[in-house]
Amino acid sequence: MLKLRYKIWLENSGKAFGEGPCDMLKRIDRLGSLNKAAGELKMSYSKAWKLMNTLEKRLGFKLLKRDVGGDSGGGSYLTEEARVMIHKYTMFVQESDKALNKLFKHYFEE
Amino acid sequence: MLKLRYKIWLENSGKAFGEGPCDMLKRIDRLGSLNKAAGELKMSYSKAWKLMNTLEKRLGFKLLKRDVGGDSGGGSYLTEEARVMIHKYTMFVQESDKALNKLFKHYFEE
DNA sequence: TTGCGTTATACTGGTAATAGAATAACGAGG
DNA sequence: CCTCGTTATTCTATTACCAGTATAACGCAA
Repeated sequence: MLKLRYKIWLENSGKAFGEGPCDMLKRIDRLGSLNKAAGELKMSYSKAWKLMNTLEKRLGFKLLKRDVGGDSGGGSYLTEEARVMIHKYTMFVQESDKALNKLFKHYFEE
Repeated sequence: MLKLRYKIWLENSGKAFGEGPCDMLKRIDRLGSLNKAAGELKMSYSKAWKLMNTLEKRLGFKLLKRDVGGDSGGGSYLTEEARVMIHKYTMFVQESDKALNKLFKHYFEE
């Protein structure tokens, strides 16, 4: 059977935010570490690091507060702007999903 | 400034229909030739041919009526089902675009 | 029977994305 | 001053995808 598929993301000179980054940020928030978040997703640290850098550059603001060295080695934590972004994006995608599925049903399943 | 981007397509064991194929079909209809349509898009004939084959397999019905050989060499023409598909998809995407942009505006531009 | 423009199909080479390896730097604490 | 776990950064290999090339088949018309 034919299924609806879609991807929604935000751009500014390239991909600036989407589903994947959103998930990654939530994990960083929970674990307090970019390295550990990458591990959970079986993604290499360098890839995750590059991703975060690119997003911050494109969004124009910092997503992470990063601590290098120290007691625990360091860690990464969400900025307030990151939290706002996650919230907005989540709501937006949730409602978009509803709208698209309704339209899909109308055009292809009736 | 942050922009909304999205892709919408239909799947059945892989991509079955989307923006690109829809455009390709319209060109075939106008030109009466898969070869010429590929040429317009600067796409190799073999790529276009493979694309059409894959789509037909995944959709479960024929998009093209193909004539090999003969006076003009042959040609490709849309099936009735292809026309219906183009119409449905076009309407669907048009309305989806409206819905998504409205939501985007609400969440990111107000 | 030859020529032409199309569809049909296999094969091969290039390349762009990306994944990971390797290494440096950092800073608190023992 | 040494350790430890993190962030920071570069570099290379690979590999999956894709794109074109080449070739065959076809059928009408001259």
